[in-house]
Amino acid sequence: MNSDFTLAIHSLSFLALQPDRMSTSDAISESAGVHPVRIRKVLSLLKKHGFIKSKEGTGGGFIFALDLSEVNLWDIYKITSEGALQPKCPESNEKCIVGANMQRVLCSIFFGAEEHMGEYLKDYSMKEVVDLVNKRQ
Amino acid sequence: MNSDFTLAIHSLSFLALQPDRMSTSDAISESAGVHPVRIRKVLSLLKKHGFIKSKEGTGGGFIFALDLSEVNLWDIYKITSEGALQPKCPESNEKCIVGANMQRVLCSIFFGAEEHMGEYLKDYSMKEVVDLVNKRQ
DNA sequence: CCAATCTGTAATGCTTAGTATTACAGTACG
DNA sequence: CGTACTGTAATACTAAGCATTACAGATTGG
Repeated sequence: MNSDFTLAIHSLSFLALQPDRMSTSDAISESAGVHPVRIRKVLSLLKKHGFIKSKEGTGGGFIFALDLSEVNLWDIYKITSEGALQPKCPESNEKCIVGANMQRVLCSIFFGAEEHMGEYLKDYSMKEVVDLVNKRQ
Repeated sequence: MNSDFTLAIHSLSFLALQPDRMSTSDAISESAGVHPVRIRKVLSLLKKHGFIKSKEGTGGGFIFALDLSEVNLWDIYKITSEGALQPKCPESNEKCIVGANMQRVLCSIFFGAEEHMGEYLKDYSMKEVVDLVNKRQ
């Protein structure tokens, strides 16, 4: 899977530890070791879904908009990486019973796998992630 | 994730429907819509782990070596795609508490997610996959 | 014995997804 | 109105996935 999901978690954790002031994409990108534009792209998604607020101009930046325990990893996964489990198959052969039916079967299996992983991810709220980050300083 | 996992499932399903004779990589590759060399690479893995047998030369090919119900999708996942969930993070910043700890936290979360998905995949044996393929002809 | 038909695998090149970088418009503040 | 930000499009770079070529080794049948 691509790393938008982990960058989103990283950014939100960063913001969670600065609850009373705005953080710039530069600061977050330095913490995460990626380019600021990428952070802004990911944060743009998070903003669109109401997890964070942003403000332009001097003194601007990003800030968490919800309570930490209201946001879980499945929420974040869905907006950054949904469908990432599904590998894209080339068109297979309709003349062969396997080729003709495999895609349908695999799609349903992978869909189920993603739903199942969702149950696991729902058990991690951002509060728990931040606690884990804090645990070993 | 890459498509080795699905190609392995596709190939095994194909072999499952030809239980009494050998199938060539050409036949399987045509069914799956990919290059024969790729199929041989995937099947080489499956052979190394004892799921199939192969025979070189005229009349040779591949054939299932176990009972269909003995092989489940988690077995196949493990040898083709283990670790595929884990996105690779760039080195993050050790000077920042988030940067310094995030990788460890994410690794453990993704490891757990993969294990959890494993429980789901274990419920699909190749017998069940083949039944699904046969269901709608 | 040798030509044909397979697997096994390394090497090379192509294609695409992911990512970095540049550029610049828009917003807010002092 | 200059400075410090976000927002976003466009371009370029890089790595992973995949196809293709090439060829050695095994097996069979004529």
